[in-house]
Amino acid sequence: MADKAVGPSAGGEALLFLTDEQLRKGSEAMFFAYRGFTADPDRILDAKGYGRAHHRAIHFIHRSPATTVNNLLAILGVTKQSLNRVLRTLIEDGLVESRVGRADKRERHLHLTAKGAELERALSDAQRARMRSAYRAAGAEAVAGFRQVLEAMMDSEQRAQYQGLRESGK
Amino acid sequence: MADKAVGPSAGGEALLFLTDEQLRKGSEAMFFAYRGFTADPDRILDAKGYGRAHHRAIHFIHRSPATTVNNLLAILGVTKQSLNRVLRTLIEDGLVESRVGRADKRERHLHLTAKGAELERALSDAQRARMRSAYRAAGAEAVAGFRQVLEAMMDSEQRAQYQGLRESGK
DNA sequence: ATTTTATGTCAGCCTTGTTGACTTTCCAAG
DNA sequence: CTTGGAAAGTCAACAAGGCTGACATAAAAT
Repeated sequence: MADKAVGPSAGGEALLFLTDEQLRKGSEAMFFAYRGFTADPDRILDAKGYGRAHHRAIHFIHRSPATTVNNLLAILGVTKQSLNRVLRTLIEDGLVESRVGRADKRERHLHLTAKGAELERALSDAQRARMRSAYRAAGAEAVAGFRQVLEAMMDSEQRAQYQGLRESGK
Repeated sequence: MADKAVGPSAGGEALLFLTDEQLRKGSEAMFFAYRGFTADPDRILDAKGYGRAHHRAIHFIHRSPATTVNNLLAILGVTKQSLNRVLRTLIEDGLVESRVGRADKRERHLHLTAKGAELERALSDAQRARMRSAYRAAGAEAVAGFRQVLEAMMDSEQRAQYQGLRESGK
């Protein structure tokens, strides 16, 4: 593949020949790759009776321990009712712990339990294995480009959460 | 399981330091970027009362006119019941035409009508606009890397459909 | 003539989105 | 201090779009 995506002079940014066909290929690459990307965790989740929504919650609680429900809502971009359902089952099953805030008792701070951390490990190990192998197959330069394009494809809000995440509103 | 995945020696690509943290970043990049990637078409679809499932069907019918229902099932990876529900509404609404096969009358060959092609245009224009802008922001080299990593991330079956698609079983 | 294949349909279930209504808690203005 | 609104979270109910299973039909293959 690779086709000509660049003009002959290769002056960096400029001279990007972007035919509709090439852009369509890019779209399909995203579609198929995202399927692959989620396939391994999906199998693990399915076996335990969870879905992708549970994975997302677990992932971001792991990333930002003690995060509040509201923070999580902002990251995930779903309604609180939708998140709550997922969170409830995770709490009932003893994977997530919800602690009432000290300063503000309206808030709940979320933490993974040992059992939750264990599942998180299994999921991220599986996902990382695929990503690691894709990175290795493609090489270091390709990885840098991959990240650049993905970042440019995000909405600005999402990009902020992807990059910084700390102290946004607090 | 952590840190250095590739030693500084290695051949060719080499120098890929893959920490868990970097791989986690890659996962989140996929997550956020995919959201951005689907955001624009989603708005258009929503306004017309369709969903992402309709978009996928329209996209692949456009890409491979006269494709059969079975082909589409293989590409989309859903059950026929699920696809049929979507296809039925598209046919009822006059966006897709289903023609009985000449050679094999059991088959239905799918085509976009003028109206269907129009919606396809609107959807892919929106999606391509974002992709074009991401490509331009990232540069030609980054785009090549982006495609390489995505391709490496696919399952082999999906990769085959992404690349070749023509004469697989026929 | 029989079996297999391609397609479509009905019924019902599950996950994960949605909106609406409600409670509890907190804070700030009177 | 009280009170009214904002913020956080919960419950209920609905919709989209996955899924399985059972069946029907027509056409092709054996």
